[in-house]
Amino acid sequence: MNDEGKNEILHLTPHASRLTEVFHRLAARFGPLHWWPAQTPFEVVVGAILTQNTAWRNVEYAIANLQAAGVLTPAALRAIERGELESLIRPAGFFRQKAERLQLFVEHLFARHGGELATLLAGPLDAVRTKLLACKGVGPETADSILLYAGYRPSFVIDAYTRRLFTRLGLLGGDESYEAIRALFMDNLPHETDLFNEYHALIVEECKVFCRKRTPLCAPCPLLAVCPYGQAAVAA
DNA sequence: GCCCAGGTGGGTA
DNA sequence: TACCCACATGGG
Repeated sequence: MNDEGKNEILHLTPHASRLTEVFHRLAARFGPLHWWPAQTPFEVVVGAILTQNTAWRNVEYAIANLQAAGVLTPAALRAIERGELESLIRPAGFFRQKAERLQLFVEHLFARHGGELATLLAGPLDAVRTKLLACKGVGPETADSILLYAGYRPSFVIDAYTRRLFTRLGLLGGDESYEAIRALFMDNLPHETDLFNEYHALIVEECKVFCRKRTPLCAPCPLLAVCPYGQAAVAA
């Protein structure tokens, strides 16, 4: 091994070991979580768009409406009237925007991929990610959620929970870009779909239970031993 | 009443 | 590039 290689490993190892330790602590407490909560890959896509800046509970109401109306397929979602779709997804909020985004997505699916999600999601990861990002209404988090949970591709998902948790843990400053945070995980963890799937789900669970935006319950948190924020909060 | 929730796109300086 | 804002409902 040359010196450059050694330096790279020395540089990466502290991040890699901390990310791995956090994963194991969360997995020991909460796992396995078996995400994403959906029946089909297409339902993952719908959920990923509906949950944009929205509590998952409200997405569940909307998904249930779509299920009851029998429109949780690309063809049915393409055929339904815009106003009808808006009514069905109203509980998820931003319903006009999201109705447009859902129908733009399925239009793209039929125009370029024969209406087959699996066709869209096949091919090199970066190329598929670029195609997803080209869809209006699909930003980086939505694209990575679709890749990981609908396509079973190892693309790490960054969300508000990830940013909050790893900022408190001291691994982030809090103002890094989406791509920079994603790179922290992608560059320091093995690219395994099952690992990325479970890790993101564990981050969400940890933040729902302990790492709240306000009044975090630090004392029983499984990350207390590795969290400077939590130790300070408990000491105070 | 008020804050918050698993973002994204468009406009402005 | 870096902010600022609209988008909207339901729960604590």
